[in-house]
Amino acid sequence: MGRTPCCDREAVKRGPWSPEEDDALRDYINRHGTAGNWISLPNKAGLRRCGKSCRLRWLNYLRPDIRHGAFTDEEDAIIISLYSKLGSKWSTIAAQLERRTDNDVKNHWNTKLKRRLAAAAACTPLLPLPAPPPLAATHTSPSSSLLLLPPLAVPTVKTEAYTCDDFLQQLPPTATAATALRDPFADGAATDGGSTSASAASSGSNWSADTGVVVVGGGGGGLFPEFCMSSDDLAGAATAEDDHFIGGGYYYPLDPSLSSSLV
DNA sequence: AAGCCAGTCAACCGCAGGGGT
DNA sequence: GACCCCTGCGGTTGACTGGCT
Repeated sequence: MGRTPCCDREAVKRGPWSPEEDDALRDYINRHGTAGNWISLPNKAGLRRCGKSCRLRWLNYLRPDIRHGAFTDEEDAIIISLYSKLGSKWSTIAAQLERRTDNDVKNHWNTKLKRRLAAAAACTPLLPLPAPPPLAATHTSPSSSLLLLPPLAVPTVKTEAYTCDDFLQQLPPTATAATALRDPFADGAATDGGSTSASAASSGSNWSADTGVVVVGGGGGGLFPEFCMSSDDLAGAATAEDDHFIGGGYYYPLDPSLSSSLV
């Protein structure tokens, strides 16, 4: 059995599109549309391309109503939140973002956001976190209702929320990513947390379960324990201000006596 | 200056599912 | 109901690029 190929692989060109091909495809679709048939479109447009390739090129790149370039913090937060709910439903997630393609969202997740989660996963809280109470919205950012993590029963310090990158940028000079991101369980050896975790493991700083703090926030409904920080790092970070307020952030001092000293 | 490596992103592949016959 | 065609989707690959050694 098996399916017949959608096009003759010998006869069609593959690989990157030339500007001429882009122009030919754009011109044809602008004049005729796709006529609901991508398979026959390449012939009509004079392109030696597979119909699927034409469709992909148009949908992911040439279409005028799509946006390329860096994702905003808010888009990141939405992606993380929706991924935690839906999994890899990229088309559904992309539909919630203005003018983004599923391919863009998928690439962004695989190249950036997934790494952040991997780094976070190597930073599991030392204290088991209690089940969160019902979601409590505490500010009016449009996407915040998806993202807010509710206060927990353990001693916490509520701060402004940061994205991972913003958070790291806000850290005091002595608190580099290497010292801020520690894996409490790793015994000095890096778990699979990407370069950040690896550098943390090699930095040799004395991350202590007694003084450490786990920071949770930025979306994902508990999915996303973002950082483990020393209390000194946290004290500096927690007082910083940030325009990119994307959701609630809660610090979980592993030593409850620290909570008062951190505010 | 050259080589290596990691990150990024465009593009391809194959499968699933819907619609038409 | 079975089959075929086509589109849409998600996973994966590979070319390219910039930074680092």
